[in-house]
Amino acid sequence: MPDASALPAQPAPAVPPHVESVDTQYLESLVGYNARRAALAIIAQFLPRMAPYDLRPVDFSVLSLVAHNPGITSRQLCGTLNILPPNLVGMVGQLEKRNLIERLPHPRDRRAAGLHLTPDGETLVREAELRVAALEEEATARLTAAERKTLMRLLQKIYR
Amino acid sequence: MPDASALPAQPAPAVPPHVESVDTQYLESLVGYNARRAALAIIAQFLPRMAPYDLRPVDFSVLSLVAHNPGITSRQLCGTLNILPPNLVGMVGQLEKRNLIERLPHPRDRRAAGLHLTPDGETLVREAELRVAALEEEATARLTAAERKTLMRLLQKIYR
DNA sequence: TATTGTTATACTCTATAACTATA
DNA sequence: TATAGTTATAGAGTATAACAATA
Repeated sequence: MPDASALPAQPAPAVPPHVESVDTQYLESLVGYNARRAALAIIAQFLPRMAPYDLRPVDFSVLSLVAHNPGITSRQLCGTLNILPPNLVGMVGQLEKRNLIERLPHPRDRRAAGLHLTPDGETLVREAELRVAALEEEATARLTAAERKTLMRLLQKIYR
Repeated sequence: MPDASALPAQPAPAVPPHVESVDTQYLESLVGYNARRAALAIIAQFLPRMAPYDLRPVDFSVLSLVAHNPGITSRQLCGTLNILPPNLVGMVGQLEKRNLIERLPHPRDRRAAGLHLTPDGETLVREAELRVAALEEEATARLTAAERKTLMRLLQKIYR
């Protein structure tokens, strides 16, 4: 009986192989990879659409939270959006300079300030949220309404 | 008949309101917000788990693509992972220094180099992919297998 | 003339340490 | 003693311009 292990191994190719089309099957089997790619795809659509308002995703989130939570503090914004306090200071400062939000004294804690939209801020948030609704529609155009709802439910099962 | 418009408006509260618990309903109705939060949650679990291997998410993606596509070029990696060429140079250089990948001449294009795993790289990718499988399991623990599959299908409908 | 890979560099994002005023 | 907000600063991530070698 011939000893297979004594046979010469398949000779290494003299020429190293090259890749015709990249196989991404493995990465695309990972939830983390897919979530990140989808998030970046939506942000890429967000940026040009919201550029006329000079709002980055984080600015929009902050303004929107202030709109729906009048009197929210910087600390609460940080906790909700997972932003570190030193990194929020500049954002709030800029939004205040642009006359979109104002700081009022906190009724219970003199260390804190409650954030509120100005009339200009109200107007801008209203327009921005309309644009975002259109963007969401476009970004999820290949999903049915039911799929869109399912998608958000499943994503929230991961991070909430 | 009394003229309602002549009545004094509801007086503005003397004390500005404060927020007991933050209302995030609106943001959580946006696919972009949910996808980003889920992606960041998974990355936060990735970092400590892969720290022993000194691999960031992007390093893992690069190594994994080289593993499954022997001979892939830097240009192909950039296109697949949406990385700009100048930002890939350092990563590939580091992985080569760590003796995880090597560059072989490309059989068809003398400008390019084909990337291949070294034996050390093969070993590390095998272990890293096992860890990532465990991480995926943990991160999606509240999803059924069917939900996990659905989630990835829906995410791919957004970015592919 | 276009593309691969590279260098240099600027800009943005994220993180840590330390301080003040108030709780 | 702990917390809200702030300053300064370091590090990581992302972007553009320009170049050499090859297609």
